[in-house]
Amino acid sequence: MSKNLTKRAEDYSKWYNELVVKADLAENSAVRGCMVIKPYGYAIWEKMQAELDKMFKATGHQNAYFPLFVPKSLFEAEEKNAEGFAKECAVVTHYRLQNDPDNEGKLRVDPDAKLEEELVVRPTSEAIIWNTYKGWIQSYRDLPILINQWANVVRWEMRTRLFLRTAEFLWQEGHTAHATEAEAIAETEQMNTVYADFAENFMAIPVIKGVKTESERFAGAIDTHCIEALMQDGKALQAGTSHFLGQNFAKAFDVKFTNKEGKQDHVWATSWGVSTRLMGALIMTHSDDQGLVLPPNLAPNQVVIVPIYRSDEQFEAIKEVVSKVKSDLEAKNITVKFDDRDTFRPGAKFAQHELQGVPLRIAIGPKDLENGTVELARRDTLTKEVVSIEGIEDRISDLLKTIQEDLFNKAQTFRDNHITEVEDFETFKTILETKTGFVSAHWDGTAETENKIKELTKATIRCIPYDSKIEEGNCIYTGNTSKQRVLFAKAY
RNA sequence: CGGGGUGUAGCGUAGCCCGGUUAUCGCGCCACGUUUGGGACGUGGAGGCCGCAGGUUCGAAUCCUGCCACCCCGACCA
Repeated sequence: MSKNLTKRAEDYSKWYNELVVKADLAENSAVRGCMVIKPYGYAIWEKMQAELDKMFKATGHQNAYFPLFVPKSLFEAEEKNAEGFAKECAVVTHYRLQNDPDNEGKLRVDPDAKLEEELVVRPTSEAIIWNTYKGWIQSYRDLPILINQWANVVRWEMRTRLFLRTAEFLWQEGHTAHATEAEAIAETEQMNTVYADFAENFMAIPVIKGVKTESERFAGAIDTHCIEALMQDGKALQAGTSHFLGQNFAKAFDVKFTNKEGKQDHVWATSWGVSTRLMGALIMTHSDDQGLVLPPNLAPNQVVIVPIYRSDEQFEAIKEVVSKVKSDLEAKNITVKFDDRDTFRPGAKFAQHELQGVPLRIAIGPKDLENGTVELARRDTLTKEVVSIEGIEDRISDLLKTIQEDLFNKAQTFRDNHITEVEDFETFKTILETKTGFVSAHWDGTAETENKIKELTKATIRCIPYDSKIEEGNCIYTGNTSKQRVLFAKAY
């Protein structure tokens, strides 16, 4: 175990990198840009998965699995999608190795084992899935198709960071097919709302729902909806996207159906996804200089119990009390870990559980045995109090709910304080440099202006918020007329 | 992929410019003992092909070349 995490104020990105490793969430692997997700980090991801999976199923979706490899000819079928991802694709060209005759004990690629057609390792699965859907859809009666898959994808990123951008990452991707445009649009919006609910109510991360501008849109989409979160360092993070794909993929893969009127039509499509990047969002929304802070909903252990004792007799007595507390808590569906390791002293355990973000810590020692109390410590506020052991399970149950809410409120206050409306470009630049966060400003709607602003300030349009009110204004950069404000920020 | 930087024990490091006995120190690790209400202490011990591969040299952690990985800045991106 390690001491002394770099302080956020000192070097935010160093703090992040250290935290991920020291809290035992993930580490770099022998493969460039690819991470090993360690058990503790994976347990958090599994919590996210379980909740999302429940939400997907509650909205009528089913899970399925499609191949990792996409034949190049399928991959290139939807031109914009192919073009958008082409530069970051891993490609399989051979299917066999052999002993290298010139290099004892080494292997080489068998030159005779060249694939007739290269296989692209999926950077996203629209191509292989729409090629499959083609065989499933003939009639409006076959629609809608509402499928999700949990998978890994590969995007050959040049610059990677644990969880935030890795060459291989885990995600879920929903791919749906609909008979009408309206239904597909409704699905796109529904799933973006599901993501927002998940982020806010489960992860305690406030997000802004909105629509991407053309230049930030998913390759091959008509519209990209998104949820945008704000990290503690004032940079925005795209936490999830939901795409309305129109008939682009149906046309590219010739997926037609006969409608009720007996006429042929192309199918309407959506796709939507969130990834292990959410782990990064989680860390950069709630954690502090002591380490990870987990909202109770995401904590593998919501409560940890640390015994404090001198003698074996004391330890036995504590164990007895703990076993009752533990079962009372578990009866309320609270996950509890009794840290009875005799190889670490209490102080070391406190520090470790703080680093790993356990929401509540109970310490119980001889004094408590005498008084019928425990010491109860909150990770989020780093406060502690001595409380009666009587009714502790109700107290903790309530406290976990409070912590979940407090974390959300704290993050929301921070986020709301970092949305600044500006009217002129000088202020715009100043805010981005000093206050940081989201800047709400008028924009003339052109990609040229958007690009120019990005060039000058490194800020991009994160989204056009759903709730952006319609008001007359002038573009921050060109002064041309504008009908509503958009949100700019520097982003991850 | 372009510019810059860094790789020495599990982690953090000294030594490198100016090549020369046994590669420095701290943390961690192992054993024993004492300890245990916020990261314990003592004594003893183990652990290194100095990122990898070549080269120069009597001799390379140190000089040269290539490669790999990571970090920072850019472009790209969930």
